[in-house]
Amino acid sequence: MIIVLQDGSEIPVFKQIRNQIVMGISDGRLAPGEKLPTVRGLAEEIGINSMTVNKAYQLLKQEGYIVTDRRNGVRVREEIEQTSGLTAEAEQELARLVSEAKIRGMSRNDFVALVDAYFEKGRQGK
Amino acid sequence: MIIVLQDGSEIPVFKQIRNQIVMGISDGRLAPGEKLPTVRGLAEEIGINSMTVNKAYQLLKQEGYIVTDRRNGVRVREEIEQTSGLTAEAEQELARLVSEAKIRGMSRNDFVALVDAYFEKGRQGK
Amino acid sequence: MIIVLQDGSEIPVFKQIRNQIVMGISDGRLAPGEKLPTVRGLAEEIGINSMTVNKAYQLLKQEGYIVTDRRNGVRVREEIEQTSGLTAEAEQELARLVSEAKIRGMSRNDFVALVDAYFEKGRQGK
Amino acid sequence: MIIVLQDGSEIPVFKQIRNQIVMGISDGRLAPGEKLPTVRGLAEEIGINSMTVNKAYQLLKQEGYIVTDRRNGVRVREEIEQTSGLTAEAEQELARLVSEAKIRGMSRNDFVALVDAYFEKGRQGK
DNA sequence: GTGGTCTAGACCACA
DNA sequence: GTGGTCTAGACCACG
Repeated sequence: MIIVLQDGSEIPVFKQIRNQIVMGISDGRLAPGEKLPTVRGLAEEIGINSMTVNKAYQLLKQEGYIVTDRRNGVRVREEIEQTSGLTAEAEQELARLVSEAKIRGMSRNDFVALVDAYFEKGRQGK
Repeated sequence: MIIVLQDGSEIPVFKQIRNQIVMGISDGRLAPGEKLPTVRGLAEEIGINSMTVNKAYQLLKQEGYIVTDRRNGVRVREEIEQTSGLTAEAEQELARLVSEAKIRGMSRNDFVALVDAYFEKGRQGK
Repeated sequence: MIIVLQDGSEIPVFKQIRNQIVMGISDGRLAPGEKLPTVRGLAEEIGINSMTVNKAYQLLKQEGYIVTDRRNGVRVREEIEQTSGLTAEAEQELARLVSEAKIRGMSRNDFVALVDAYFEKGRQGK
Repeated sequence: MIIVLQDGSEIPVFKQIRNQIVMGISDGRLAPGEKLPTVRGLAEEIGINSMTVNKAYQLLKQEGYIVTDRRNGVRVREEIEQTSGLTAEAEQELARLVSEAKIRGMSRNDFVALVDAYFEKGRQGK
């Protein structure tokens, strides 16, 4: 999986990495148990400080998305906890996004269509 | 409308204010043309510096949500531009939220139910 | 001639008035010697403080565009000084506008076409 | 590139900085991708507060002329969006400038000559 | 060391 | 009295 950093983004680099890995897991580009690049390897690959990659991995580990293997490798967690709900933070963000959609005249259906598109992403067959 | 700041939040104060006002406009707690508190008034009310409130108002003004006027103070804009779509930024955020929902085992229907709940907010009867 | 104020404009009201009168003179909607509304009259007409209209008239007078008549009326000056050039300030503004045009990829010809359009404005026949 | 502030100018300092940088980019004194002075560095250099420089940079960033990055500092954007037209605001200003030129007896050709002079600025040879 | 945020307090133009 | 600008100085997250 390739990680692409946006140049002048507001989002800090370590969080961009975290987000892309989360999205990779979510849409199946990263399978459960799959090995992730080493900290140093990924850092070199995208041309950033390895401390930054480390920070992203720490965050992902703390969130329960990856595990550090005893053989010194990093892997996608096999059984990610199924909470069946968003974090309080994520719910707040969603509320804000819906507000911005409404205020700009976007319909509920258009919004849901967007959600569906993202939900379908990475799903094969149907 | 009361603005409530979260203490240890990552989100800068000026952006919290901006977000809450956007949500207030979206769900009808702030009507088009309605007068907002003065820069200094709001600053005192929520116990922060007036420059910070000013920054929030500048942002809202630049985004087209409010108008500032030396005669009338600050008001919600009468005709907010209807773009009928989210910003590219907002779409990215939504994609991320959907990813996080999926990864945690949240169903499409539960997610849409949440969206609907936020969409209905502030709507009365009709 | 009707003066229309923009609601949330950056430009102060007195300067908006001044600008519109200058443009009115320039494109012939206001003839040399033509009587302008009284300060109080104009103030009432556009619903603002008469001090503000007074300020606009003072500015126009000082710039040599209007004269205050002895019979207490305000008139467009008969012989506006023909300097055949812009003020240093105006030149600076033009330089900035050209810069902004260039930076956004606007061609010299498109810019000049715009200039011509404004130059033709109010001209009758040819 | 040196930034020169006018002392008693009506134009706020942060906007003067913004204008000069835009003009610098436009006439090639600032190349795409070129590093701009740091916020604090520029502030010290021209003897103003760093918040003011920050404000100018924020404005330029929001307008899409520069990118700010904690790694790289501040740089001129590589690919400035080509809209091939002026903003509505800028068009209004141009209309006003043309009016002022006409009212002072400046010919269309003299005005266009001025425009051409500014358009040529920074162009070498070809 | 960089940009970003925030404060406390001041001054100004505008209306 | 309003928003807008600016200062001097502080702290923070990021890299």
